[in-house]
Amino acid sequence: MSKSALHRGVGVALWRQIGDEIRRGIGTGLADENGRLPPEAELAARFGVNRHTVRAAIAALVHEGVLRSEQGRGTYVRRQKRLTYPIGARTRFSTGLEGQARDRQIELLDHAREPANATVAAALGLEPAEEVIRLEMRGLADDIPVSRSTAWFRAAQFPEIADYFARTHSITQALALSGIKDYRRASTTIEARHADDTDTRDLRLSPGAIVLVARSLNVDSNDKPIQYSQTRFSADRVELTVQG
Amino acid sequence: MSKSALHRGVGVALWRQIGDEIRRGIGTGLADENGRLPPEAELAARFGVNRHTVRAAIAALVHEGVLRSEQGRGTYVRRQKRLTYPIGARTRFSTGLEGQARDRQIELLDHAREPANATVAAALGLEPAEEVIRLEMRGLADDIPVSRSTAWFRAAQFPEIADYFARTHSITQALALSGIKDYRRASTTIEARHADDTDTRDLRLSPGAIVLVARSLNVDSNDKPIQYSQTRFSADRVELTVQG
DNA sequence: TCTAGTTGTCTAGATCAATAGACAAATTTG
DNA sequence: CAAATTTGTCTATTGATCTAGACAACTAGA
Repeated sequence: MSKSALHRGVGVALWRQIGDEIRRGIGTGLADENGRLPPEAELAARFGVNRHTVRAAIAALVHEGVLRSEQGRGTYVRRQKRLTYPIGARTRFSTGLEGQARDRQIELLDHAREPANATVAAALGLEPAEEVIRLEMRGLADDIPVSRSTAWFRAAQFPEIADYFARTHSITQALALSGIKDYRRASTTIEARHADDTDTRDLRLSPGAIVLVARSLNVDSNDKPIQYSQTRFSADRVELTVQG
Repeated sequence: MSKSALHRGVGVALWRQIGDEIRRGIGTGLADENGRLPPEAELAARFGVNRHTVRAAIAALVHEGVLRSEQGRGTYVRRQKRLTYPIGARTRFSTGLEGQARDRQIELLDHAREPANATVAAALGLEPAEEVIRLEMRGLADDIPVSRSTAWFRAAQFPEIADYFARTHSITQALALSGIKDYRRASTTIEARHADDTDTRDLRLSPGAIVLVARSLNVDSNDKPIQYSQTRFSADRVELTVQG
């Protein structure tokens, strides 16, 4: 059925070629109507390799979040549809994804207090090199990384923001603990580019994958900037919708 | 300078990634004005790998015919320009490439006497399953494979064609020994496709390379078909020109 | 001729890739 | 419950890939 054969000895591992073939085959009849793949033994026979080699390919796709294996049952395509991430003045990460994933969470990877660079200072309306708090976060849906974001806050105004976020795992609640009752998204710009090394690591992407980059500014009820952030999404797993 | 970094642990060997990078870098300033590449040690430092890994990449490109290494001097880009192969009523492989390569030759890889398939029988105007002589040949220019061709002749008319060709390494002379004083190319069709496994082996191509396929019919001075052949060229090394 | 620079060859060890086989663990079906 | 199916884990072996270091062979230039 598949025209392309595997190439040995050309510097591309068989498990990688098989993984690419499976990823391509999803949507073109490789999986059945329930999203179930043929058993490993059958795939191994079809590709003419050992079952362990197929398992290596599947393991890579499971790690990427494309497949899900269940012992005794089979291997399934994980999510046919992308997450739809709404972008609007009053949307929050926590509320926007309701119903699209069973389990959602934001991890705090790192945080620091440091002088603002030119871009951040301009966005937040700070003096040059005024101190900011920087948070490095990662969003997961059903344990698959979907976003990787960096957020900056004016240090003088939000000295405890990192602690608050670590405690609540929510920007909205961390801001509330800092005395911000309400805020809105003033602007968002969106671009797309190839994943760099940081992206492939943090979002578990393959080299060559595409990421969406959203830069947004949140302001308080007096339109004063309080948060500037840059978020990278896996374009395979997420689509953005801008709300009027 | 180079934006793309190497990716480890993704199922693509480093030597392969480096080889692709070098092939791409040719023409964009990687080689100097004499076509000389930076020394292996410098490339190794630039890519952040061991010198042996760079050597593996270069060895693959030398085998492909893209590069040429000279001990003590350096590594050079082999041929910036493609061979131009003329296609016309009276052109011969031996005469067409004059001056474009120092050394030209045609190897006889295999030959057989067998019943003609439908395509060959139709082209040569034979009875169904009439016997033909099939020759498998490879053309080299400066020791780089540039073409791989299969030719069919009516066995009853040219029983000794394989011997004659093996002796003379020339279709024109083999036909002359068979009593054909003159012949011309009646028609040629050209198509392009991706290299299959046979092509990558015989023409020393990378998987994914492109081949040009030319099918042509030679007829004698009475317009009677005498030879049908199919030739595959490496699209990286050859271009075809059709002469009015 | 001597020296510096460059490619070629060899040895050795560490890790990755692929094969092979056996059996455990979980699920579904009869 | 029993059997069949399927994924998970383990051991072992072979070859490919990558690193490291040393030195030979060849070329070009001082």
